[in-house]
Amino acid sequence: MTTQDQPTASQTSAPDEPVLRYTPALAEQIELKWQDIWEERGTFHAADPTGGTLTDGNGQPAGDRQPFFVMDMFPYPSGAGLHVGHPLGYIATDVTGRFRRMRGDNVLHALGYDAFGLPAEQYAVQTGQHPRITTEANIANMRRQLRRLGLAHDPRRSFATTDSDYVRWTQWIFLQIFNAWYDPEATRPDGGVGKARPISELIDEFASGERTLPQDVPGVTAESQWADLSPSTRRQIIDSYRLAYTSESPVNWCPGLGTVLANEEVTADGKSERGNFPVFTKSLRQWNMRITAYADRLADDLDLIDWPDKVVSMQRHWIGRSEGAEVAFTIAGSGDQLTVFTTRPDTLFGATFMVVSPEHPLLEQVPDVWPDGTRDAWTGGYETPGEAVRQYQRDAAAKTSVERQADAGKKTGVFTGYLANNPVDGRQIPVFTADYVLMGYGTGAIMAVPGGDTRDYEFATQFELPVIYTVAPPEGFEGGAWTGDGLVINSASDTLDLNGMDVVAAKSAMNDWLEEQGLGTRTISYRLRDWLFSRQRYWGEPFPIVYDETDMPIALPESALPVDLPDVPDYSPRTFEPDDVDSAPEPPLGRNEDWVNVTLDLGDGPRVYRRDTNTMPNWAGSCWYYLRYLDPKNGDAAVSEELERYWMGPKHNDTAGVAGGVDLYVGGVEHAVLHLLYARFWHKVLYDLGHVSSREPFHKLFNQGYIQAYAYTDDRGAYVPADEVEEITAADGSVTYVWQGQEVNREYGKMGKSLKNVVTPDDMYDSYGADTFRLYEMSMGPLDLSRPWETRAVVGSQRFLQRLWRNIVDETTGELVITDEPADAKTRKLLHRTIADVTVEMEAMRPNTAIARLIALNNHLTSLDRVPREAAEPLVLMVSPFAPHVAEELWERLGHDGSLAHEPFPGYDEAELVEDAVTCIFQVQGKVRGRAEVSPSATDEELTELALADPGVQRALGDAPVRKIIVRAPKLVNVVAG
RNA sequence: GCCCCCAUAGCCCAAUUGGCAGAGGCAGCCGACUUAAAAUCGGUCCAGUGUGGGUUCGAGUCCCACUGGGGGCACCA
Repeated sequence: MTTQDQPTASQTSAPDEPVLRYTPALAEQIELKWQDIWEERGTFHAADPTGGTLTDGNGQPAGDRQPFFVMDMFPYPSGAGLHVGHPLGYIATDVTGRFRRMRGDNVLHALGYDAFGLPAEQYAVQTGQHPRITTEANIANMRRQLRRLGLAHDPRRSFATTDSDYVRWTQWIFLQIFNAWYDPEATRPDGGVGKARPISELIDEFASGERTLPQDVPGVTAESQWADLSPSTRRQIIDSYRLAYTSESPVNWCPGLGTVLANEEVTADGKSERGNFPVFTKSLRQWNMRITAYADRLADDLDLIDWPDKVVSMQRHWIGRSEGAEVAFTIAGSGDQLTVFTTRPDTLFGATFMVVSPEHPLLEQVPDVWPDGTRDAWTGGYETPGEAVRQYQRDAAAKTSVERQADAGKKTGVFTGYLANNPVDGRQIPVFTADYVLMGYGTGAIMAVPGGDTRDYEFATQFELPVIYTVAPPEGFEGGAWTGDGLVINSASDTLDLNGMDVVAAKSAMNDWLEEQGLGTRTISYRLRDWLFSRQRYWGEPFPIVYDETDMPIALPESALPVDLPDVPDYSPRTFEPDDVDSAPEPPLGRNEDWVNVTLDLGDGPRVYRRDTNTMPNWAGSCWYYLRYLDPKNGDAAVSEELERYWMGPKHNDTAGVAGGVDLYVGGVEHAVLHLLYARFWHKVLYDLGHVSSREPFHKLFNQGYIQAYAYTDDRGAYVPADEVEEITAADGSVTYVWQGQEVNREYGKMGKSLKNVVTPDDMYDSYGADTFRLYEMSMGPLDLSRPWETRAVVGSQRFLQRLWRNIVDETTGELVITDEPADAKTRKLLHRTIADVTVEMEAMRPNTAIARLIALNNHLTSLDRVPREAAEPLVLMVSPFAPHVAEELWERLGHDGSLAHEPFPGYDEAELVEDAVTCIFQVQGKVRGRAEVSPSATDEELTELALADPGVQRALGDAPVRKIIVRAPKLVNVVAG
């Protein structure tokens, strides 16, 4: 560590250097000085509106300034520390926040820590320390690294998800969700239909008879009255409605991590997103969140927010809403119904067989013998349908996700022995079971139309099943399934004729017919599944839930919160061989019997209960942390309703819109369907229950790109230190990379210890200072683009700040070298032009182009004998969001008291933007042939005359007649020859 | 396999949305300062926009096809 008294003897400072040259050592002095001042003065304290408890640095409430809430995605306090890529987003939000503050907004910017979860726990396990100790040490280190960056955060609003006081409210929100149900008919304040309601209202409705009891719970009949039901049957009914519920169902079990995972945490190839371990399907009793109840709103409300198209489309895709119909087929013989979901009811006449998933309830019983007409290919070589189906079910169940992935596309299956009647024409068709049909989607059963669906076509080919086309393929069609548009064919019966219609019309006509006949209904299906919410790990929030002898969950009262993590003999998860299918989860919290068994008085006297030993996934803490920034110390509520409305409510400022939410949320795209979907879901539950006024948590989302880096390998493939590699340009322009005399290969990718290419913010502070580092990151390119880090290019940003410094301060004496004389006309015009351009670029979050303008202005000022104050002061103010420390220092030296953080951003005079003369270009056939300086107000006629008289134009025109003249005054005239 | 994004100078990137391809930075080269070097300052070189078509008076910008790179989804009926 360096201190202010002993500035880093930097490699660039020489003994005879002027004392006040803007060197890394001076930069560090300035930076540490202003960081202390900001902290002492509370410069970035965000004020509550009048009536709140938090004031600004002067002890004042917000007044009539517009609230602006800017936020970064919650960081994990990683044990590895930061590299230069991590702060990119933090600098971007800081720049935006500082800019908005200068534009007069009441800016709230804070940073907390997402400290629960697998990474923190794994780091603790590796180092053999309790996760709380390592987590707190990591947070302290990260705070230090970030403080040195000079971020304008309100430190009073920082916290970690692991703080007991925060855990308490995470658990409180869980209880809100647990104690709520989704009423699809209720009207919301925003006018929409469907909302979460307190579970007590459901009980009231059952008790009063207003709502009929569900019949699918054992012990409940059509005649049952609520009052007559046993307490445990009532609880069973109620529990089946809760938004947080336990269920025994197939889940993603990851032995390598020792925990179950949500669908969103499993990659397409059946591995855990974290750790890349195999994931198996296993039926276990687990907590779920009924996010599917919100599928429509999560999809629809994407229209209300300002997010990158990419993320919107990823969320839409993940929710996977598809409109279609459920159609009932009749099983021949028994007369039972087999309902399928289809998005193409128009192709019903082309259904030549059906497929049910191997887990489908229809298969609990199958016919004893193969029916007449059974082909050999269908039976799998078995004597009876029963044998064939059982064996197929066993094979399918034994498949891991990885194997399923590897087999995707291959069609396997077997005939079930059932025949069904196609409802449109009564034709008998065979029912197969095959694992390409998934139990979890639609009804777990499909009608197969090989003429119109590629998967069905493949299956039909393999099992010798007939193909009927119901949409006329185009000419030159080469066989297979035709999935495109066209006119309907082969689709008529006595009561229905779709022939000749297009697909859209046929769908609609078929749906109408099905509904008239009572054979089907229009339906919407979703890809989204409920959110698996429990983890068998130590480092997470315990569930505020206990169990009695019925094994049904009981919510702890709010007064029992927080439920803190107990000490356990060993907090490492019980993990297994990654491919150990037969293993089962073993939560570490179960290792503390004294904690698990607890005596409580929950209303009927002290009794012994068992605590839930699962913990919440780390997404829980990040689902609502933005709310806590608004009201970090509130002991009575997660967030006060007034503060939420002030900072996040609908139309809380000019850009908030009807949905409200955080004004700017910056983070990586990797959370597109995890954190961002879960947080939206929780927020909507809180909205329904009246705790928040905004419909969406994040109004504007911005995904910053990644800073990547080159890495170098020698001929054995081993990585060599990237900072020791030299780039050699040969005479022919070819480039080679050399390390210790040997040629090495260059790769491009992440920054990481194992790649030996890490550059840290600390390195940058030492060699250049925080301001230069910030400026460089912001000038590298557009914020949303990934790009390579290049340490040797950082010097460009340093030169800019040095020139700026020298334009204002004498390096030797420290005296001001500016003049109070007015600026010359050219300088003034450039200044106003720069202010205008920078304002536009800043508003559009294009720091790279804003900085380019600032450099251009500064370069111009460098060419003057003395820089006029008139230009120096606005320049310093404009630079301040990027390089706040040196800007503050210059501002002070320019004679101002106090921080420039709250100074108004410079304004410009429209009159100064008008140019005296512009260059008009003269084209012939679109090619430039001449030009002239003209007045900006020149008329079309004047310009035409000038153009036609131009020698270049005349030469290009030759003898050709002029057909047409296009004038875009005052910049362009294009003469078109005939 | 399907969908989305990107491609401009040796490198990172601009280009008022269809109107002179260059704002800024890095690197290179030349010069000034210096005993010398670094730093600094001044100057300068560098592409016709991945490829092929099309629309237009005019295309980096719009349309089509392709190539390369990045990302998402992947038996979702």
